[in-house]
Parts: sequence; C-alpha cells; structure tokens
Amino acid sequence: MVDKYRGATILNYMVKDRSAGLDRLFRALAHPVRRTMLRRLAGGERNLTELAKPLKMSFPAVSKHVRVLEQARLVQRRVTGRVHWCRLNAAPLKQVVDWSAGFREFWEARFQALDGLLEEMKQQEDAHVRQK
Amino acid sequence: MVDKYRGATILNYMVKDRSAGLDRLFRALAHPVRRTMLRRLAGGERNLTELAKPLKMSFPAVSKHVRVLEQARLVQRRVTGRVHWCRLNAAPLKQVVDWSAGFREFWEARFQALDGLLEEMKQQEDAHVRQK
DNA sequence: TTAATATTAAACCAGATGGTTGACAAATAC
DNA sequence: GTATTTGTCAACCATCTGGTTTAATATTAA
Repeated sequence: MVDKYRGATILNYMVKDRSAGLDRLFRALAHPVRRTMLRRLAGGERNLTELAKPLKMSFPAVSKHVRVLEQARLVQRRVTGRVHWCRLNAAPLKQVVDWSAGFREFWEARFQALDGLLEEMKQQEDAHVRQK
Repeated sequence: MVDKYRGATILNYMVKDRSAGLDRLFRALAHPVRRTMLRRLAGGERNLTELAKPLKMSFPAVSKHVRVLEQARLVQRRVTGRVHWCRLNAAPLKQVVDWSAGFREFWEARFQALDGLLEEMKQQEDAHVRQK
C-alpha cells in the first residue's frame, strides 16, 4: 500500500512522539476527576480543601490527584501557612493540542473524501470496538 | 481570590470533563509506543506484523497496544484472511483538541500578562516537579 | 498434506493506579 | 495552652498496565 500521506505527515511532525512529558500529560488527563479539577482551577486558585469539597473521596485521594497534575506541570502549588493554593498552568495543554493537531488533516472531511473513505464513515457508525 | 476567569471558562466549556470516551482516549495516548503507532498509521494502513517490526517487544505486546488504540477508536481493523490491517481513525483526536483548546486562553501570553504572571513563567523554568 | 505465517488466547509477573484508613506535623483559632 | 484545621505520610488493598512465554487457531504456501 502506498504511503500517500507521508509527505503531509512529516510536515506536521512537530511534537516528538517519544516524550516522557507527553506521557505524564496524557496520563494526568486520563482521569475525569483530574480533568474536572483543571476546569475548576480555570475559575481561579483553589486550595486542597476547596478542591476536595465536591468530590466523593477521601482527602488523601484528592491530594494524590493534585500531585499527579502537579507532576504533569498542569498545576502549580503555592503554600501560605497551612494552606496549599493550586493554580492552573495550562501551558502544557498546548503540547497536547500541538501533538494532536498534527493529525488534523486526517479527521477533516475533505481529506476523508480525497481518499474515498466514505464507506469508512459508515463502518465507523456500527463497527464497534472488539469487546474483550 | 476572585474568580476572574469564570465567564470565559463557562463559554469555552464545550466538551464534558466526565467522559469515559475521553478517559480511554487520553489513556491510549499516554504511551509512547501507541503514539508512535498512530504516527506510522498516518502513513497508511499497516498490518500487525509491520507495526511490530521496528518495536523491541514481543508480538502479543504489540497486539495489546493495538487493542488499546482500537478501544479508544483511534484505530480501525480490517481482517483479510490471516492478516489484520490497521487504519488510523483520527476523528477522536478532534475531541482531545476540543477539550484541551478550551483552555487556550489560559496559556496565551496576553492572558498571562493580564494576570501579572510573568514571574510564573520564570518559575516554570526552574521550579521542578516535587519528587516523591 | 505438511509447513510456515499471522494473530489471538491464556497464564503469569512486576509495578503502577486509585482508593482507603490511621497517625502525624504544622499553622491557626479560641 | 488547647483544640481545630490543613495537609502529608505510611501502610494496606484491589485492580489495571505492560510486559513475558507457551500454546492454540486459522490461513496461506510448498
């Protein structure tokens, strides 16, 4: 099979696939609680107690989630007294977008059409993930 | 602290944070081998043997990675005889971009400046992830 | 028919994840 | 000073992850 996309692919290869940073980023984003936390932090700084309040889990669990976000550099912590203030650091999300957007042409319709993959769209509807 | 960003945040809230689909997506993307696989599939269909060739791991391991990508709907499989052809399905990556781009304003410079977070940028350089 | 190829399945393993509880440390409030 | 609040740490647990090896299945080639 011809590598018809190769040219375009190389052009869009901006972000390295092998990156421990991306690993940590994607992994941090893979939990709904952590994504929700980021969303809440978009509303301004929160301390751990505030972050924990709406969550149905123990405080240490919340603390661990924050730690994961911190290690992915998505959250920055500022300690004043006994209170730990968390601030969103969205910068790493740009990496996520940059990496993913490298595939943009592949999900855009004109490209699908160009390749005559209309039947794939149909397949996409009813063909389901092989269940374990 | 005032919720200065709240308005903008709600405006950009397009993709649900709590989504098993996003969980699977981000998780699938959290492994360098799988990201590399996607990149290679961007060059056209590959069967498992071809995908496995450059990888330093057993064939069943490769098969499992493909399965993860498949369950995240990032890969579609077409079986002809004994050969399993894998095709990139980039469509779900749009969700990743949409979710992440909801935070774009927060990583853009004008916004950082607005908040007087220039010192944060410096912090970002040398402040490191709290090590366990 | 027999052998080789492509792939899955099953069993196993070490280590990570995501949660719990209980004890502790430090800062603040009374 | 004593009590309360904020948060960490340590130990523990069940489950998931990512890898292995060996065996099995199905298709193609000789």
